[in-house]
Amino acid sequence: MSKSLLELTPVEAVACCSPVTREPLSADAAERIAPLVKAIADPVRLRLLSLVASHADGEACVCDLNDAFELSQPTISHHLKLLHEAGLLDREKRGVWVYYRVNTAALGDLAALLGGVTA
Amino acid sequence: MSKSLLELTPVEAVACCSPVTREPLSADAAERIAPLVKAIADPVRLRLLSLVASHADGEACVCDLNDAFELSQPTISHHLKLLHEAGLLDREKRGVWVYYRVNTAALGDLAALLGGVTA
DNA sequence: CCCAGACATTCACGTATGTCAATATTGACG
DNA sequence: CGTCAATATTGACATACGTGAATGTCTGGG
Repeated sequence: MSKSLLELTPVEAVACCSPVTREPLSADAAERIAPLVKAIADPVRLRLLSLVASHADGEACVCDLNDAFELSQPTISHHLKLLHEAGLLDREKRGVWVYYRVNTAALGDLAALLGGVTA
Repeated sequence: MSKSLLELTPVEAVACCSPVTREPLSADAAERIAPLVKAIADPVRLRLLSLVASHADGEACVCDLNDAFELSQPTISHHLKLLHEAGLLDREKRGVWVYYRVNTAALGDLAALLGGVTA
C-alpha cells in the first residue's frame, strides 16, 4: 500500500492540528493523536521521558535508565520501545549501548495542541 | 482543608511541578500526573474535551455531545465522568440538563508540564 | 400522581496493557 | 571461536479499559 495519512507516526499526526480548545477535533485527528497521548499516559514512561530529557547531553543510555526503576530490564525496554514508536524518543546504538534522546519538537507540538500556546 | 498529598485530584497534582524536560520527575509526581494524562489518552475523550472547549459560551450540554458520536449514551456519560473526575471538566446541572465546561487552567498546567514553554 | 425525557449507574464481555521469566540477539574482547 | 555484557523479543498472566444492554434516578409537565 502507498503511504497514507493513516500510516503517519503519531508524532507526525500532531503537528497539523490547531489546539483542542480552538475547534472541535475531527474523529480522524483524534484517532491519530490519542496514541501519542497514550504513550505518555503511564507513570513509568513519564519518568523515562523526564529522565532522558534532563540527562546530561540530552541523552541517556538504557543502562542508566534501568537503574532508576525497580522494574525488570525487559519492562523498561518495553516502555522505551513504546515511546520510540510513538516518535517521542530517538534511538541510537553505539557499540553495545543504546542511547535515547527526546524529540523535543514532538513534545512541544503536543503541548501546543493542549495548551494552545505556541512555543 | 487538611488534605494529604495523596488526596489531591489529578489536576491539583500537576500545578506543582517543573516541566518534565527540566528535571527528573519523582516517582510520586509521576504517579499523580499519569491519571490526568490517561484521562485524555482516548480519542473519544479528546473529542469531548475539544467539543466542550470550542462550544458556544464554553459549555456544552450532554445532549449535544451524545449526538456528535455514534456511541451509546451510557458510553458518553462514562467518558464524561472520567474527564470530570480527573478535574478537566466541570459539571453543572440546570434543570434536566447537565452542562460541562473545561477547566482551562488544568489543561494549561498540563501543557506547560509537557512543553516547558517559558520559564 | 404519573409519565416522559435527560443523564447516570450497574453488569457483563472482549480487548488492550503492564509486568516478569525465559530466551534471543548483538557487539566487544580474550 | 567462545564467552560475557547490554538490549530486545517472546510468551504468559492478571488487571485495566472501552463498550453496550438493561436499569435506576432525577426533573418538569399534563
